[in-house]
Amino acid sequence: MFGFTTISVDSKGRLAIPAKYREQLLVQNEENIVVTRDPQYPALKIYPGSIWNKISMELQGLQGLDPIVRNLQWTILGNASVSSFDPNSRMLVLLSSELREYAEISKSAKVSIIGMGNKFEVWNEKNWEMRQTGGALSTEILEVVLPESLKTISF
Amino acid sequence: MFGFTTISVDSKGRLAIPAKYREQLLVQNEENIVVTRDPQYPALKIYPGSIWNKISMELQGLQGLDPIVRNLQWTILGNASVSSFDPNSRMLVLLSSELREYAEISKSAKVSIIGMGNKFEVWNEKNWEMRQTGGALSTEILEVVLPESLKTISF
DNA sequence: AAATGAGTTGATCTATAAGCCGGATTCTGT
DNA sequence: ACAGAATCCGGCTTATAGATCAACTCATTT
Repeated sequence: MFGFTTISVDSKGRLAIPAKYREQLLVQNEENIVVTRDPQYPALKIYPGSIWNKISMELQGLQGLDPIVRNLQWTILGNASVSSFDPNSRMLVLLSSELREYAEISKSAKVSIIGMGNKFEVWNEKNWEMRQTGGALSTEILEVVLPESLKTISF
Repeated sequence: MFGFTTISVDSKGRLAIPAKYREQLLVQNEENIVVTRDPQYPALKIYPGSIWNKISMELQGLQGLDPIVRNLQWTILGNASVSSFDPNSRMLVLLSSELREYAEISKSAKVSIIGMGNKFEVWNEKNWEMRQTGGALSTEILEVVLPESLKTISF
């Protein structure tokens, strides 16, 4: 699950996972994926099911009165949605309007999919280019100072 | 039990648990849920039965002289009410007027339901939006400094 | 150049949220 | 204790969002 592709979101906000990524999911016996927000950047994250289980369990285990922890739980857990292979062994992800807003992805937009090994990131194509060239992103980047309890979790 | 939806409370103050959450409850063999107050924010919390049992047992087990502990016991235990699947395998939650007051949810209001994995949060839609965008909530947020005895409980 | 596979788009169908209504039960005030 | 009012609870209907299915176009390969 490495590499980089640019595909387009359709007029209904659907994102089709490219074949080369689907194949790798199959090889790893992953039956579904989870889309959620990146906690820092205007981007989306896609985790294979097993990875997501690990991360979400760790997040849920943290005691929830610390405002920083709750913020992470809200953004990561609260925005997650699961998708599976359809009968044609394709994989369509319906991006909610909230997710699209966060990541600045309008309907019919072009997005970059970045394979990070055990996860993907989905960026608005322009934002990704700017990030690569060091330009400023239009969205304010959240200041996230991780408490010790979170240092062991790799999102 | 991830992701978030916005649904509406009916004219009688009832909240219908959306299908995608109900399915998860069924998968986990949860027969009922418990609604109560969030101790910090103007919001409600919904726990699956087994999770609630665990939390309420832990809370009850704490010694009751610490004012913070007693406050948590009052707000969380004292406001709890149970709901189950109805004969049509739907799930309607009747929100008491007290709960609705705390969470600023009027009858026929729109609310956001945030799935946090092992629990839900229910917010007045506007308050949730404001929280997301960093705006000020109309209700004073409680200052909660957790004593050591509570560090292990994740509400 | 044909054929195969993949990305994209459009159309259809189903499940469900939400509104409405009527009856039952509880509460309240006299 | 009774009557009236308010609250609670289930069934039914309808508009809609989401899932499924099908088809088209483009690209790559042989």
